[in-house]
Amino acid sequence: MKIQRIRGVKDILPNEIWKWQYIESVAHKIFPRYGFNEIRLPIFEDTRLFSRSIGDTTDIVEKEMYTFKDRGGDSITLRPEGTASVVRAYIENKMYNPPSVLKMFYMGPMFRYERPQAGRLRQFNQVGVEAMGSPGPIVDVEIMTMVMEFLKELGLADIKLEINSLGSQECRPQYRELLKTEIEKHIDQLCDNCTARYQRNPLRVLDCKAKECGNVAEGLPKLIDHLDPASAEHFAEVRSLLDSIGTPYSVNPKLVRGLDYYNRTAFEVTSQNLGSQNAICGGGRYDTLVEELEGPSTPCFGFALGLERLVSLIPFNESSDLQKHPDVYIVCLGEEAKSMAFEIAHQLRAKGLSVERDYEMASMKSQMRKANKFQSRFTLIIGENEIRSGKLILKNMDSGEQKECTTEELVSEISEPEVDTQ
RNA sequence: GUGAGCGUAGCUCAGCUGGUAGAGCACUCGGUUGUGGUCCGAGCGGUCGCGGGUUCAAAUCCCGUCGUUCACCCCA
Repeated sequence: MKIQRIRGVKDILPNEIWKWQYIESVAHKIFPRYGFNEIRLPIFEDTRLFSRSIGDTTDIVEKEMYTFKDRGGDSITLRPEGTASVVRAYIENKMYNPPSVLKMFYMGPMFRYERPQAGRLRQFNQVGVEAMGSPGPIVDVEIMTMVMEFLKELGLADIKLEINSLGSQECRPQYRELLKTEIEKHIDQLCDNCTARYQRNPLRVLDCKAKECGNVAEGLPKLIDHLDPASAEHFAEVRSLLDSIGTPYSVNPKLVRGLDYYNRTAFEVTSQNLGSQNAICGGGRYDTLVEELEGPSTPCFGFALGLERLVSLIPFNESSDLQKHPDVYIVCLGEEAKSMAFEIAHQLRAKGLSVERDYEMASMKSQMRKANKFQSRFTLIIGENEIRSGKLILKNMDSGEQKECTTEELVSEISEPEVDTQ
């Protein structure tokens, strides 16, 4: 049987890699403006890192992790998300006492064993951002603003920023109990799923998509009405800061994040053009995770953004300059020309030009067709006549004009006068 | 883990109620001596996912299996 790729993974082929490189370049342009530097971390970790940070009873840890024993018998897990690794690295490398808030971003593959569907893969790429060391709402707002700016720079339209507050470790348990008792009053009106899970995770009833639960949820108490005073104030400041710089958002009291470590501000960026998995970015504040992993008390804020989903949303122009084409395609006729083409290609590449050529001895028509398919800006024609006269023919493939020039003149003829934009 | 749809040339698909496969695009080569993109012509290309069953005969019906897509769940 032919070996094929693992279920739920994707090959990113050379003809679309420019899209990814473009996104990466925009990240490297925007994030440093806010003081974020890249960090590169292992894609596998000690399994306990994830069970302790993400939460033992979350779906991710219960049934979605790629966990295996390595040859030494240690339990290893392919990272299902990036924050845990960043926090581990922060503690392990004692990156305490930065001059200001410690700000980092990362990009790379994450792994979750789920049934693949539109916008959901088993290996997928995220770009994530973490700011460590400030409890204040300014960080929350700066980062949410940065995401929106990043997405705007990439040309996304029709995206929404939704925010909520998940409260604190103090008020949330109280609210959960209140919610449970309220839900019990309507227990017969819930969908089967929620009937089964409301005891364990009552917050999930709030954003259940089933109509019957939606009706019940309308009448249930909202967490943002039951925040402890400090969290309520924090949330009010977040909203007022967002307002002050005119970042559009909406409060979604039903927004619940799936990872246990979040508290206070939680947010999502969604798009209606993604299919059923409509979140492109999700994140929030996690003030106690560092402590839970045995580091010093360090309040943090971060998010993760799905790159596959992002790629599918960006309105790429297929004829964009981002796609790389050769500066020149060399057409050669005859053995002598073939060896001359070899030398000239070498010289032009050494001067920084990208050169494509015919490697066989195809007919001229065939070679010209290939030059066209490569969308090269110029075609350099070398035949017996050109070798005899020492003047090569350089053809501009847009205008169709061609002129004779010596090998010395080639570089200046081909080089573009315009300056790089990036 | 649950449910539904789909698996025919490199790609997108047609092939009604069974009679040993087609189109468009792509690719290759041509349209007279060394010039692309448009146009015209020719050509290459398929164990019809795999296995079994029914039948004189199956891409077409039945069963199984694998893959895939979408949805639930959950999330990026």
